[in-house]
Amino acid sequence: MQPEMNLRILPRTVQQETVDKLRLAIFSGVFEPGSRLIESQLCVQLGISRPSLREALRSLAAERLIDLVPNRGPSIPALTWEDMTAIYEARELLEVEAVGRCSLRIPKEQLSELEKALSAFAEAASSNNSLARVTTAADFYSIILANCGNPILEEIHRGLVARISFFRARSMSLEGRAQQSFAEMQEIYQAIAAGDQKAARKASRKHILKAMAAAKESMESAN
Amino acid sequence: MQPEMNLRILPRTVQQETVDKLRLAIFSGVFEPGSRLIESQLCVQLGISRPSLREALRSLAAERLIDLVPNRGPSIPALTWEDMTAIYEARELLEVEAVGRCSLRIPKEQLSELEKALSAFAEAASSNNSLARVTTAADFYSIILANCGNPILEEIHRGLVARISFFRARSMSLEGRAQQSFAEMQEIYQAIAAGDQKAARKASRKHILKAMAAAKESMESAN
DNA sequence: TCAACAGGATTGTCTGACATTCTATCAATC
DNA sequence: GATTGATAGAATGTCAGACAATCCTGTTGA
Repeated sequence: MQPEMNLRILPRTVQQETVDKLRLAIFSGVFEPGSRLIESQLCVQLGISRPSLREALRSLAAERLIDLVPNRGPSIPALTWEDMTAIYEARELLEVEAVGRCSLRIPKEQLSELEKALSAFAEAASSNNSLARVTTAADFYSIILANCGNPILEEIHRGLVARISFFRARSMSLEGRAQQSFAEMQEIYQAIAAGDQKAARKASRKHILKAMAAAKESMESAN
Repeated sequence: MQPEMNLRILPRTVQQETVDKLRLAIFSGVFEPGSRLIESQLCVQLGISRPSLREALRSLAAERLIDLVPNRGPSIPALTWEDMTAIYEARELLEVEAVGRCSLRIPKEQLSELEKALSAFAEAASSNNSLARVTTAADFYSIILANCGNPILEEIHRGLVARISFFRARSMSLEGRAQQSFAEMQEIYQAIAAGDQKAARKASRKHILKAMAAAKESMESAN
């Protein structure tokens, strides 16, 4: 067994569960962007006390998944297009780098995992389940980021993707976007499988630019 | 007045003050890496209640400035050299990009601010105040990041630098490192002032690699 | 020497309380 | 009619105190 393996079993605490539940709720679009949350209501809905809820809210606020203005309480961020652009640009920077690194070092069995994830996304893309599309796509990236050799890149990337999940779900619902997305991801996969760093980076950059364009389109059509 | 200017006056809440105080304490090396903190003690020292403290700790944990293991309480992360390398690599990616962007778009008055920050660092570098060195260096970067045109890059960079502040302070105390650091920063400044993106990126990359080497050296000499 | 076992210390969580701050409504004024 | 002012209700910020669950440490026993 690898010596650096962490065997500690983490007890699930109430506020950890709360963070996860709220995070998932935000991803799923349960809360309208810009809408305000009310502590007392959330306490009742989640069946927990206010101190526990408030601790969970602090975590989410630090992740930027909610806004927390003193004396006004928590609310769901309403991202502007400028915010979104900045996030997509940062994501591009990290993801292209990660894909490039990944293409040089991914082990075989992880590559087959990546292929499986790609197939899963293909299936979700043909379905009508937009949450499944986003989660399977996230799985695909998560394998890439986990094999880029830098856990910090992975961590930051996860945080960024989380912040735009709401809009990713919406743009994935655009006519034909999921299929196109699949084609782009396939291209990335093939470049990684071939160990061709340059092609991998190029495909990755192209994919993100398209995704950003799709997000912009879905955002404008929503208003 | 710019329409997007945010005029809201943010009341300073107890736990915000607490987060700031603890953050500063961590930066200053008040706590030994790996050491454990005890809630009840912190409450007394900070003069606040346990719920408020715990909320502040959640924020810091989400920023990765402390570790928070269930049933064991908060502790200061003891970064390994691998952790540090990963952080420095991510920092390089972001900082080089930011410097490059900044060189193309920084307005004149911000450039003079940058020059001032550089002078301030020069002064600190000749002094014996290692905290001043780190903070003036941080001011220098913060101006660059604020003018790179992407607030997300700025935000992520700030988080990364915060996590390695302890070791930056130590490596800045290495014989001659501060002076060398100043020379490298001057090079970055000149490339930005000249609007030479390529040179700016190159200087930035060089600076970080040197900083990483210095950090490694100081880390090894400490053990 | 090592394992089981207390006991104290520490954290996780809750309840309840109160002061402060926000917000929405409505009256009063220009 | 629009703006200002005042007021009541709601929501948040903060605290104190309590108790169970868990961790840690030193001691006992084999």
